[in-house]
Amino acid sequence: MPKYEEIANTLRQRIKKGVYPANTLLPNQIDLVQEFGASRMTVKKAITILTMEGLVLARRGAGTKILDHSFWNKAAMPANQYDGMAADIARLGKTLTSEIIQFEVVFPTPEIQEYLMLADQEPVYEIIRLRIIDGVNTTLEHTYMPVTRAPGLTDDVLKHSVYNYLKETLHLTFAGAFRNIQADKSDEYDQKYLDCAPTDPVLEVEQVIYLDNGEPIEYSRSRNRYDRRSYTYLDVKS
Amino acid sequence: MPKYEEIANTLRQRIKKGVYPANTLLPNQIDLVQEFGASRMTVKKAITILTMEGLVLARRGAGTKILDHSFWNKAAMPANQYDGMAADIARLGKTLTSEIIQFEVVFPTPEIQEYLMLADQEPVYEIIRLRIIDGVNTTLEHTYMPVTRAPGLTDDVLKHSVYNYLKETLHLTFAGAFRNIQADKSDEYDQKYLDCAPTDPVLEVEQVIYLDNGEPIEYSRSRNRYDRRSYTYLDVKS
DNA sequence: TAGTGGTCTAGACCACTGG
DNA sequence: CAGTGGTCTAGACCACTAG
Repeated sequence: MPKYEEIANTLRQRIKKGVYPANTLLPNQIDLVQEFGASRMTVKKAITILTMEGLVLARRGAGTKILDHSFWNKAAMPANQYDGMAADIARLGKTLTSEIIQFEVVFPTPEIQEYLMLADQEPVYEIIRLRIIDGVNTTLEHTYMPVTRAPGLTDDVLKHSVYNYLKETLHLTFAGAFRNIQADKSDEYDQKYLDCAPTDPVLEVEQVIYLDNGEPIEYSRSRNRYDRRSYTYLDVKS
Repeated sequence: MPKYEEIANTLRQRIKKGVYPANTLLPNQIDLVQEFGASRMTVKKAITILTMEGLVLARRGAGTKILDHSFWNKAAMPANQYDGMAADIARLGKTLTSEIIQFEVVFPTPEIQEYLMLADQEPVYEIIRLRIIDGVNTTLEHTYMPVTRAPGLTDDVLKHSVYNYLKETLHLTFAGAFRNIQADKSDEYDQKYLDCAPTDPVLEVEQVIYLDNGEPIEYSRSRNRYDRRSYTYLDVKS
């Protein structure tokens, strides 16, 4: 782990434990340089990480202030990092189970082929899963993954965490994702599986997830019960 | 403007103009150092900006690849930077007009007071505007702004761009925003102003916008016609 | 193994904030 | 004005990729 990440981790812990209370200033960068035995550029990089996380605000001439956003406590999905739904749910102290509705191998439509940047006739997994949080049907997830990039998927993997399988077994790492979020009317499938009324809307999240070599590993469309899921994210300038 | 931003701008233009075609490699950092007369750390910072924008992918040992996401072309809102709705709409070549439904000064509720980090009895503007894109009622926007932090708001400002007023006249700059996105059933007001059916859902975006000194400048709740607006964003690791 | 990007340093100058 | 963070350099070492 790079030194700037270690410094960021240490500072983050101190902020969360109240060693540096909210609305006070962080020690200045020169002091941190001495404490951590690092150069100023390295300390600055650590502070940039905390800035992007919304934990501190650094201003030239005025020091680095610890921020407090504790009130922003909606039971919402932090949309900024992809760890898979299993990890997100676990973080909230809830339980996630999955019911496999469909699991097949098909040739992709031209649209899916383009999203996944595939050559012709490259087979993809087509997966439909119902995600159940604390016993409540919450998300209907329609996923396409190229067989060649994610070989060896099984019912067992799908029932637990695909993310963990890709990471731990296939040793793949993620570079990021594109997402599109919109509201929609519920259709028959939503009503059947999400157990919602015909007049209930759904929150649809489309995403393409990329590996660290730039190849797409997944295209998915998730339809969420409107009263069970929302997405939050933090947008920090520069 | 810092040198790394100028370099990033130059490289971005070359990518968009096809000087560096998609799926080829950027010149290596040493060459860029020589071309721009900068140090490698500075060049690296420029490349980091392009990485965060999803334009390139840099990999140790393999070079920096130009990416192609041209297919991701939904007429959606890029949710990653706040320039005000006027600027976003203009970027898409559409026209935005605004109808003021309410414009008052009130004492905030405890909830609003907390979102805006205000002392007791600090007055706030309460603004309701209907945003009309290309002649179609699209967004119903309910905004609260502290009077002391955004003094001098007028009907005229509200009809055009509040963002421009804050930036150009009051010389305020933004640090970022917290957002929460969810679907909801439309209520009477939505149906009246957004001209939608009782069964139509809405996409609700809540946000708190912060100034570069850490003070919140706005809390707002926007309700969008589900068939007219969606939000996209890019999520890049590290 | 050659070439790439990632990290790190020690020091410098500057822009900005706030008393 | 003193003190802060933002930028920049020149060079170094290393981890990684790909032929």
